[in-house]
Amino acid sequence: MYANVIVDISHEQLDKIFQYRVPDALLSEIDAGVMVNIPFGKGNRIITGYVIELTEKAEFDADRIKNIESVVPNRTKAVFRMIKLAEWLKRHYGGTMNQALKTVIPVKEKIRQREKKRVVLKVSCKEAALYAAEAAKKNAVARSRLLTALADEPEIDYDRVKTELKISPQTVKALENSGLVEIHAEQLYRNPIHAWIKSKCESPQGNIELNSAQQEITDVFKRDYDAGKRQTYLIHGVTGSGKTLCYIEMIEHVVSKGRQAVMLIPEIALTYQTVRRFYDRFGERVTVLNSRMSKGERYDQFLRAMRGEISVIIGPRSALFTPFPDIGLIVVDEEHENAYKSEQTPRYHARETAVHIAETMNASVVLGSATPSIEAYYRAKSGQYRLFTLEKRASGMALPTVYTVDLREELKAGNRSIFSRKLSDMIYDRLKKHQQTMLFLNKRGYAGFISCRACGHVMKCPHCDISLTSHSNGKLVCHYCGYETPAVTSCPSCGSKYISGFRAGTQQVEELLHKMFPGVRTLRMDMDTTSGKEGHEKILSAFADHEADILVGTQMIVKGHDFSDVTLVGVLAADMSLYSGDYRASERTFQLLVQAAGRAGRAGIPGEVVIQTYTPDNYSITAAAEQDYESFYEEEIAFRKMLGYPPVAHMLGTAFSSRNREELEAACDDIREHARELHTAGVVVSGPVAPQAYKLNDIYTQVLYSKCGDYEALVAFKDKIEAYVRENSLYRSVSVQFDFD
DNA sequence: ATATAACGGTGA
DNA sequence: CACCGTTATATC
Repeated sequence: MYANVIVDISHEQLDKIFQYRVPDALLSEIDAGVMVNIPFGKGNRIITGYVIELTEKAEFDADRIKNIESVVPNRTKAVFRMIKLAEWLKRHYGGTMNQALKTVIPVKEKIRQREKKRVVLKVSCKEAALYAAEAAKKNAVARSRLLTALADEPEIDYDRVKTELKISPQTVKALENSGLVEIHAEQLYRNPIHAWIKSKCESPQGNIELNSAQQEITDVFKRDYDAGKRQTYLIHGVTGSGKTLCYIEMIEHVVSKGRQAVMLIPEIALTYQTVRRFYDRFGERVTVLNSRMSKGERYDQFLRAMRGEISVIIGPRSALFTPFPDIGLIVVDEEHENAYKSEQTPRYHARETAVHIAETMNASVVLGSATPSIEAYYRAKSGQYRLFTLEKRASGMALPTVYTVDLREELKAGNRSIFSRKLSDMIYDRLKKHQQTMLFLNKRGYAGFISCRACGHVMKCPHCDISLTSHSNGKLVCHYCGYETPAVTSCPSCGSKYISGFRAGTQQVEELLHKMFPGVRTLRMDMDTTSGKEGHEKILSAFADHEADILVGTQMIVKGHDFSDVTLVGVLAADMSLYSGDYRASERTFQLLVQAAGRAGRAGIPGEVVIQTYTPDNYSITAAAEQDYESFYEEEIAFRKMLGYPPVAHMLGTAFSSRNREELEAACDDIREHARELHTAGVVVSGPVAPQAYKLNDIYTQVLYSKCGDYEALVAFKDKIEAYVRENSLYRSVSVQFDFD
């Protein structure tokens, strides 16, 4: 009997199946999904691997197949499920099996030891210097280099030794054998995160009563669940309608039956409030996963889940891969959020993956959003999902009043400021009343791109081919790769002096506010001010504590956080996100506007919203102003139907990239020529074409788009491209990435 | 990723 | 020739 094994080493050349013999003694223990120790490579060093299949047939020279050394105990069942899931991810979203395994089985103990490897000097500094001189005499330059460095600093990071000092592993090894140095692997500490949850949850709030609308929804869910009916539900509920309470109620029902639940939230939305409500209800059996936790801490949660010590996990998309023995419910809050789509291969979508996991585990899925994704709403309308609606805010308060201001009219009236007269009047009014204002701008930096007014030349990054952004320190910065260059005073193309910034950024808005309202206290929140670990929290809590009258920020201020004294929200340029050049631009704009509006008016005082725009007739803006999801959906789905965009059809983006421009172009020409033979019936192919950011970090990219009504046909197309690229020597330097929908 | 083989270079 | 350092190569 042979076992097909995937080795636990990430390297493209090793991302394939290796065969091992199953010794008779282990026959009963080994099955697909088992983690095993195997001898690997020339030195037969022992590494771990995952058995994905058992077979009678040796695909490899039987004499050279080695025996499995031993079984890694105690984790077979959950790991088996995870490996199946990895297979699905690989098939559905492309990429290698290893990449899929890595996203599903996050960290092994290995990382703990690997955390910090150092080279330590074992003899005195003087001796080291002596040995270094001796080595130099014998022309052992590498050894001498290392010893001199160590004489100066007796402990050096292994990484630094390799990169800065350019010393190969074997040189270090040789010195270790001669007893001059030692390699220390540091065990890293791990703090359980429970401390901070507890500290924030000392006072239980008691159970809040469900209102009738919430009651109705949870009743339907419980009845379905008890009847053994499993399906996907979509809760369309306006901001503040109390979706979280519904989730808690549903989760409690499932947990009371002895099963587990996953509560997904977009990364940024993990607030103390949410965690606290869950902790009050589930106590020690709830845990949290977040980006601030170390890999070891995350691994601890992984183990605890597997041992059945917890029932509920709250976390970002990766929480989907918690190895619970018996998941009963997966909740996806703010289901429309972009953060649910993975940026790395496999580029899975948490919503779709949740539905898949639920199918295999006989579980249900609950999606919730104030502005559902077109995809989810489309499925709900077609009957695939069950739709619930929560129309009223739980507090019974009215939605804010929205005013749309046409900026073209402002210009005609001679107002060239970034604040319309209406908005500045209202800000003034709030300042007088000591109420708070939030201003939302879809852009960061001091001013947008720099262009020449005489000839139209735009300052661009030489590596990324995108426009540079002007910062207040006088430098021009590329936001993709960080390239910096001093500001220019004349146009490098035509010599004109009329070269300057174009649009305003958050920083400029802040400065203008100070000019217009002397003494005003402002806070700014964007990528530049939230770089610190707790940057987010600090700014938000400062604003909540009334340390400022006005909060100016980008996207991130509209998501999830409630401030009771904000009665005015201003959207400075609603159009900015409308022209980002992909089919979801309208959807994103609508969602941003509705979410921004939802920030206004919470505690008894009705809120007001001002949307400034150059295109007041655009349907995503009119619908957002009316807070009318339904009419936005109808317009948008008509557009998607007409052009065959998801969710009506499916779309696959295939990115070919390479450092070598010629090879990339040759490969693309070749693909263009062969696309016809490669594609399956019904798949429409266009390109490959160069995307906006054609050159990024000196890597060139071209993208091929293909559309088809049938997802499986696209998967087949993906498989063919993958195989074609693997077999064709033209593609040696070219790598391929797939992105569905 | 990493151990090993093979190759190329240097001083004695 | 002995020794070192770099580079190529294969991993069931």
